[in-house]
Amino acid sequence: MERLASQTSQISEIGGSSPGNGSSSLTHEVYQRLRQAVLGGAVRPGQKLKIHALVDQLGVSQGAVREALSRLASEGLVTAQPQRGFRVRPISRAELLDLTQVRIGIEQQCLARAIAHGDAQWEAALSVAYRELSKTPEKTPDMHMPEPWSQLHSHFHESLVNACDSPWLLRLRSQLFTQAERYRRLSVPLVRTRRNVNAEHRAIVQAALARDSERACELMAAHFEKTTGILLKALQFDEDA
Amino acid sequence: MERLASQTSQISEIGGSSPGNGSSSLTHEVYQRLRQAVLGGAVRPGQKLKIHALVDQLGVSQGAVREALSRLASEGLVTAQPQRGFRVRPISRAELLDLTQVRIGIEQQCLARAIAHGDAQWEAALSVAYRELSKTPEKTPDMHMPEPWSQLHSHFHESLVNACDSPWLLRLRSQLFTQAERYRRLSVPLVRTRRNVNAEHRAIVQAALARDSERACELMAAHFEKTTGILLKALQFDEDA
DNA sequence: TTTTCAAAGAATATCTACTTTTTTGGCCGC
DNA sequence: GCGGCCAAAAAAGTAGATATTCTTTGAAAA
Repeated sequence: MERLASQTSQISEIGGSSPGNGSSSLTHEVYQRLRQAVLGGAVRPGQKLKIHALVDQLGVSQGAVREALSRLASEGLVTAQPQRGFRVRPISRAELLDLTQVRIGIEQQCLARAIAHGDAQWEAALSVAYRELSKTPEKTPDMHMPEPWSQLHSHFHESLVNACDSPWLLRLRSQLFTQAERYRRLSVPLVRTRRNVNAEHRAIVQAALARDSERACELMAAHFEKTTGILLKALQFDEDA
Repeated sequence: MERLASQTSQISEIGGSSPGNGSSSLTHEVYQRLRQAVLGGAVRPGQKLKIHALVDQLGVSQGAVREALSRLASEGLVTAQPQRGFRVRPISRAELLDLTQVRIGIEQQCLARAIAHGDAQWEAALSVAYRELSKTPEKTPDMHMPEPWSQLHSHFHESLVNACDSPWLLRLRSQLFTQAERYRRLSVPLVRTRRNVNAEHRAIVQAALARDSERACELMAAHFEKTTGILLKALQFDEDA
């Protein structure tokens, strides 16, 4: 019955790949690893995350795992029930709709302020980010979202609003973007539509560089709404997913 | 020289006040305790939070403290530097201004949606929350904000927007409200103006109950801006505070 | 005499292993 | 067939060991 029950198969050991590889603390390494697992769909929404199992898989001790999970919990990627452990945050049709709506509002504010305040350096960085993204394949042959594309996509949208002069708006934006990423990546293997995402991105960039705030905001809203529409069709919110 | 250096004096032991007092986990208890300390200004912004010291003061072990601090970190009340511990998040004039601006935007959206969707139960709860708050003294004789008032104030503003049908908007609102609470409580002992906060609250409630969304939003924005103006005067952002 | 560099020691954060308490699932008796 | 009791498992909590960072102290050179 429980073909997918084993959570052991998905997360590889952390090992001593390179001791001083930039990320200073081990806890942070674990945090990022688990974060990727949740975002990439390696663990299913609603699935229980057993601490001892994770300790074995990652080869680290409880403290590290527990702390990483705590951080993910207040980030909203996992839920914590006192005395009953952690589980991956469930997803739902209603949340996706809500999320999209709120995101559009926040991202539009960020974009408008970025366009108003952006300097030449912002323009340059944005152009680079777009070019890098457009050169990278969006899907692997096995219909999964490759990690590099995900990174570049995230970086692109960040570059777009980076010149926004409100740290708090950017922070909220980042939170919501992360949440949405889960839905995107969960649905990638299921989507078959022929959509030219690069063209949509390019149009937004052009409007932004032309300082046409209104048009850029409209295009971005449309971009998000189109994505959400596709996701709603792809993800069948009935039984477990 | 370092009159305020000792962080030991502010946070009392956690003790066995009442074993089954509702809060299930010990970590959660520590979390709330530290949260109150940060919000209430018992520890100064920028101050270092030494884990071992907290262990001694609270009478719990490292794991609990560490986990609580991690949660506070991703909540944005403390900052975490890898290998260099935690410190209370600094405050600044710029952040207060930014925070207020973003807050107003979010709270207005929440309020508008709450007014649009609120039912009789919402109205009743709001009225009760207002009445409770207005009956409670805002300041103690020693010019500090009493914990009960802070709780009721938080609950009042929550009741105001509780009927909002967007969980994510409410979540963002809650985050920002918490951040603002720090500034409010830090400045309370310094403020001497004679301000009728209850009257402002009452006006907002009346507009909300009359379903006058526009007016309610305006009043709330004015309410926040007035508070921020007072805080800016009270908090001198030069040396440490 | 003053300043700068360095090394040793203290303090502090991080990590691991162990113990206790709570939950959950199964089994026996009613 | 239902309810309470017992055992296994998992999470929370505790204590101790290790590694990193900061500070102080000492010496040498300017």
